[in-house]
Amino acid sequence: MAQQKPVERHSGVSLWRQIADRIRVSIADGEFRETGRLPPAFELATRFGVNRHTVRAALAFLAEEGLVESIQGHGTLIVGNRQLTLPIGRRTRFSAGVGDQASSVTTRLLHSAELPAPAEIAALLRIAPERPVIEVEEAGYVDDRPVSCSQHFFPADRFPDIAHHLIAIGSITRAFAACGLPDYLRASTEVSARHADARERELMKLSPGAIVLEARAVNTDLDDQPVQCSRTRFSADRVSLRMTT
Amino acid sequence: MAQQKPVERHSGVSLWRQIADRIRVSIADGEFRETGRLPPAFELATRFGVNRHTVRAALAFLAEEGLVESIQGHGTLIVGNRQLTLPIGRRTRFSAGVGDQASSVTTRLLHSAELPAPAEIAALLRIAPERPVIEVEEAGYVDDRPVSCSQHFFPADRFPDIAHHLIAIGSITRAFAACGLPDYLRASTEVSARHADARERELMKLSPGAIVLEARAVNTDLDDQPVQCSRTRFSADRVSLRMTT
DNA sequence: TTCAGTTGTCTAGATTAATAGACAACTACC
DNA sequence: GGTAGTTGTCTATTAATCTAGACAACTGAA
Repeated sequence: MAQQKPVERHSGVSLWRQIADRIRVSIADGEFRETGRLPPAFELATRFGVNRHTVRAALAFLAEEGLVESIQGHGTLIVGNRQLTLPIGRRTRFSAGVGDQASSVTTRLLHSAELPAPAEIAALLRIAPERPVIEVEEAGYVDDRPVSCSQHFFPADRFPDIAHHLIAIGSITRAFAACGLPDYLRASTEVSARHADARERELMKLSPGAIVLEARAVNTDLDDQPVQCSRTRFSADRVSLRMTT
Repeated sequence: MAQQKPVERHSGVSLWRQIADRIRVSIADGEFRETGRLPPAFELATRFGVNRHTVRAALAFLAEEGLVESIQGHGTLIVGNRQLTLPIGRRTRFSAGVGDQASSVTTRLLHSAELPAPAEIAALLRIAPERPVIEVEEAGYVDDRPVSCSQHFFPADRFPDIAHHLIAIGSITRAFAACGLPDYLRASTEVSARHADARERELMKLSPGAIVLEARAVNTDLDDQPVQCSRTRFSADRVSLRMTT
């Protein structure tokens, strides 16, 4: 942080919003780790070159997000944080990847359905268009904070029961195992970034204007046959991706 | 686009700004490819549920960016676009990766210097802290549109003259070759996303609030010895990254 | 030429965001 | 108990954003 970057006026983004965003990344960078709390509001106001009330609006917004908590007479405490790094390589697995960065890693199945494959999905899975695919939507949580939401497609001809296994077991890796596929590999991952849409914001409890990292991946079996393609959106505030080639 | 997603009020982001952002992604998605121009302003206004003047502010902003051009009495034409996909794998090269997606791919060297390695850089390059490194900053252009800016670090002990070669030749791959390194591999790439800072916006002509994809990479020689680490920021509107593992 | 369709400009008013200052309320520490 | 340091609340004012309506200016086609 510090006063070297003043806020931008007339940019279409309100000052309190810019300030909230910058404080959020400062917290993620560990800038206030020593004290565990933010500098007083009037000091932040002079740093950013705005009025104390404007800073207060930013802090109220961050408090709404659950990132900080203001206590009258005392200060503003940092209560939530954590930036995760998720490794992506040949053997990418969501829960294993987070590893020791967190104490609990869970996924929640939101929805599943069987439908004829859209052209794009069929091409990625290398099946004929309109052949049935199983679509599964799930959300990922780390220490009970939502960090991702994803959409998976499996060829229904090969894994007709994978949705039932997923519901029962909860893990894609183990659902594959239950379908007779003990191992699989990540063939490709395409990453882009954009603003979160309304549904993503709802699922991951993001604020308007938040950024998501979108990873489109294809997994194959050991014979290089596609077994799954998926589209996972990560909250960019909470996750970065590390590719190992 | 379409009216199913109304704009959000009191989100800290002005309505014209939200509308500009959404029209920008609609254009990138090819939504108006048939006509080559946007619907009339009053129609956009009803779609988004705002006043025509608000839409006009959004269009003026996009025109400032060079993405559209309004012609009185005629309509609003889409004049600039293109979303590139840059492959990232063992043999990632900037100019080769863009390949046939564009007719011209160039880089411009902005700055170079020799300095003692900061701790983080030294660790990535596996050299002793404070040993000299060559820092090079450059910008990447595709069809004369800026799409990236990057910072590269090379161990000065091994490649003392790489900056001179880079100035003379312009290509990192060929500068390495001139330093006696005919081939090198991408060891790791870490990708994150955030809002562009002031300098990135200036270099890539981005609007305030634009998103950048940041890729931190390490390249090694064939003996797995690091030869370069770099930090490249791509305009997320213009580039997506495709990892092949 | 006419006219429907579109963008450009102007004025006015309502709503929201930001500034300014004063003071109350609370905490921690002496 | 007192006090320095901090957040909470209130009022008032100014600036920016959004809405509303009217009409001018221009384009392309009938």
